[in-house]
Amino acid sequence: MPDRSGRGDRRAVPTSARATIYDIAAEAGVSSATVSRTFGAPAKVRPDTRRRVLDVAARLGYRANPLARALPSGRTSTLALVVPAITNPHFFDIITGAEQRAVEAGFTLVLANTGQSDLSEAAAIERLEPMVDGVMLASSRLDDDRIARFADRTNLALCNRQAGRIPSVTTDQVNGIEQVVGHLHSLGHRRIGLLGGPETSWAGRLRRRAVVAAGGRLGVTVQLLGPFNPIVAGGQSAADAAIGAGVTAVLAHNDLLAIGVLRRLADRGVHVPGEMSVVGFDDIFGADFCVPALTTVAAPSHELGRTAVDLVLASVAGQPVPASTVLPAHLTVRESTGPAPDSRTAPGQSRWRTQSAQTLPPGSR
Amino acid sequence: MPDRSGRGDRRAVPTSARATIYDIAAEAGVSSATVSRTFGAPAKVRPDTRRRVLDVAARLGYRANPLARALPSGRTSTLALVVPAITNPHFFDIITGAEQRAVEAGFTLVLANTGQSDLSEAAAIERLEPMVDGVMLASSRLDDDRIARFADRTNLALCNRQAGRIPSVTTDQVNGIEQVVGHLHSLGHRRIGLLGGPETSWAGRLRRRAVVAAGGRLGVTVQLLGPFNPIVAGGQSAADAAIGAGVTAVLAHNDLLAIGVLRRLADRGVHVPGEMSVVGFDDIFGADFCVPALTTVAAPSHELGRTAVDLVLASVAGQPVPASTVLPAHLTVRESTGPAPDSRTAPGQSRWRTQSAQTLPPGSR
DNA sequence: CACACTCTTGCAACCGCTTACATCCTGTTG
DNA sequence: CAACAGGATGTAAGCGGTTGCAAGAGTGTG
Repeated sequence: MPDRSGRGDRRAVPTSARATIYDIAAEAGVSSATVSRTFGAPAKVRPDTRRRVLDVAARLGYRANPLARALPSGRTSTLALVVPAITNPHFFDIITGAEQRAVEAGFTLVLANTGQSDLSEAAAIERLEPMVDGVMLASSRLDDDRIARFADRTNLALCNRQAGRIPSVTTDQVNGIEQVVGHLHSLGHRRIGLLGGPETSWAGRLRRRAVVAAGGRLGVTVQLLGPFNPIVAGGQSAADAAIGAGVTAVLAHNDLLAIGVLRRLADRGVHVPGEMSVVGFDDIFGADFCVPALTTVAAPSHELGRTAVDLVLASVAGQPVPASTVLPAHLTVRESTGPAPDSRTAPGQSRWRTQSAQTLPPGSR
Repeated sequence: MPDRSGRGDRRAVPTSARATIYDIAAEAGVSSATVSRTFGAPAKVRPDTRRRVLDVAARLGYRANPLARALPSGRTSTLALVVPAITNPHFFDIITGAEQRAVEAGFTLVLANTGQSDLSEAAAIERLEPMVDGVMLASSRLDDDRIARFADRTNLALCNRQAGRIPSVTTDQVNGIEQVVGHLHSLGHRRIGLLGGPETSWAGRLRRRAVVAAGGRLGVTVQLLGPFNPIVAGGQSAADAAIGAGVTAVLAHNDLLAIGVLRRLADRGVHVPGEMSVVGFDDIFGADFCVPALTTVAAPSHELGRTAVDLVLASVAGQPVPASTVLPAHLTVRESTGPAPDSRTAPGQSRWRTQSAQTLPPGSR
């Protein structure tokens, strides 16, 4: 094996120096199969043999080659989590939830960030799929067909998204919307705006329908605005659109967008909630200490991550998997929502100090 | 092969249905070696044979099993990037830079988030190292010894960190600090505070020494404060500490912390930069549109990520690797730094509306 | 004491691909 | 036209594990 030794010389592949089950087998005076079983099925090895093997293994610093293990077994003990925006605290919570659960189950989680693009999402899945046992897709921007195609060649679970009969975990968007619209209605709002996120967002589409339906039932006019980039920076134009639309309250696609809206409204001297109420989605880290603190529909992000992993784990184990798990959403009312401007009993009584939009310094953005 | 077909029945491992080089070989009437060569070394295959193989491969939807490929070759074409805080925009930029470069080179990047803990960092490396060709460690919290140990069993590159002769890419912290201290000195500041990050931060230690040295040279007193959690929320106590220390300017461990300080100072009615100047590090996304816009030492984050990948790629290829690459830092002056309070020509001339710290409402934190 | 049965262990055939070496074929060259 | 160089293929031995099957060692039963 001239090649082998040749490779070992280069420090580029230090791996080749590592002990294998054969080294251990020779040292311990057993067969490689026994060594393998000592790790893979300890119950099948007599206790004292096991001890001896483990001792030798420890002495040699043996660590199984996951690749070699994966080849015959077809299982890599690795799961992939694909998210559109790694910096969004909502996804971050999903990530930590997923990671936690994966580690508990003895799996390694690999992360892929796709930056909202369906192309790079598909590419990421394509690239990762052959090397993992399953894939969790969070807020997938892919169409149902494409998802379905991926689903029948790997163990797939959806998070924040439903598609056909593919296992999924979502929050109850419709109910969340109903709570929001009810809340705003009871505060006297009759014209509200929905600041939409990416067109490819399943949750966005669902909410759009739900808000129109809920609005219709309660006699609240709904303006569909957007789409906006669901990040803080997207709040600039979203806020401007809201002001332009003449609504008294807005539902932002997510908290990041809502926070951006809050900032822009402050810059333009529009008081929240005095002149405009703002509602977000997700209840991300920071939603409670931005100014004003954000009223938002809390998503159990951590739980979403955990559950998504549970779903693919079940699928990996060949167990029956529920097609769709829906987690409850609940409205968390903070300071960014208040009575509609015109519903106040008397203007003078207003506790809000109202600035006109003209105070905005020319250079500020 | 009763086992094989048995596995195929369970949808849990749909992989087994995939075409292999043997299927293609049979279809195309060549040997499996030729098929392998068609993909791995096309030049060694006669053009028309190659065509035929490629056609069959396409027809069968062949996709190489990366695991099987990795086993004999010892190369997985995968790189791991380990970062302490995935949500920090600075790391996010490093991530995108690294990802870009990795994809260009035909590698897959897997991400691990370690949440500032050296234990979970070590665990992540341990877990990932056997399945990747190399590892990039960003802002590692590990001690030099541990890093060295990892380095001699895998291709390692450090980002934002130096340790022994291990390949690394960093920004010129010392020079950056000198620019900051010079800038503050010229604005009249004579007492400045350094709001430290994690004790395990290499950059933090380096900066501490640099700021003391630079301060000594220029006659600026330096107060070392901290450590603080280098996230926005950590700015609360950092700001309080700065106020307590009676300094007129602070250098925060990173922009996140600086932004938190800005918020807290605003809450406590301390005007920036009128009463306190604030400098951050990294120049993250958002540093330019927070209020006031943050003066910060810009790190070429994207470039750091790219370079780190370049380093391990060179190491993987067995090429000589420079031990240490230092990228220039430059001070970006925005609105959060200004003349020191006491250096003003006359109080009345001050354009700052100064509020006393006592306006802080009791419950606010 | 033979026989069946269980528990350990070893043998050897994969997993899907890479690659050194052997073989075959074709075109040159003397 | 034989000898030979060189390119295109095939053969087969791994890579480091897993696992079905069989053999051997004990143990309990009739």
